[in-house]
Amino acid sequence: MKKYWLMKTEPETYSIDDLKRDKTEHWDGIRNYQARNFMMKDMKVGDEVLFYHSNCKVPGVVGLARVCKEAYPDFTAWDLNAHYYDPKSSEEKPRWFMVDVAYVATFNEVVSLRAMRETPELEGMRLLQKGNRLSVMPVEERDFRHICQMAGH
DNA sequence: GCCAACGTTGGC
DNA sequence: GCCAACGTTGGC
Repeated sequence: MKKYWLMKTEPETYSIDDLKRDKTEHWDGIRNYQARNFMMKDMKVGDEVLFYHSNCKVPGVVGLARVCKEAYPDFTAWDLNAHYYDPKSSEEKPRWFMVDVAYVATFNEVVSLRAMRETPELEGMRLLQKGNRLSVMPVEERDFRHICQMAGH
């Protein structure tokens, strides 16, 4: 069964416009076990993704993407010069994994974190829970649909 | 730029 | 295995 996710990115690093330009991209740099496990164990081709901009002026969901390749080793962990280099990961024993995502759509307007917090229907969403720092997390189908609706999609 | 909330590391 | 110290995330 199709599942729904939210993936965070800092737009200064990689934005929805970048994904639109690239069409597909590998989601490297996840260095958190919980987030990795979601990608490794649960993400399937065709799963839908809320594309979230964090650490920016108006944090929120800015568009949609789709999983187009299931988990495989994140080779940037082996690259000495990469920002997310991790000496504990190797080709023989990869520690980190990533999926590929494909661009689907850009919302006409950002569904801001603020707006989501003010929406009673979204209460209980993992994203909105206090202290949540996960950059890859599951989303309930009803919440996914509600957010699409807020965006006019 | 501040800082709260987490996650990770490493000494013991 | 505990836990203090440190690093990171990310909203504000």
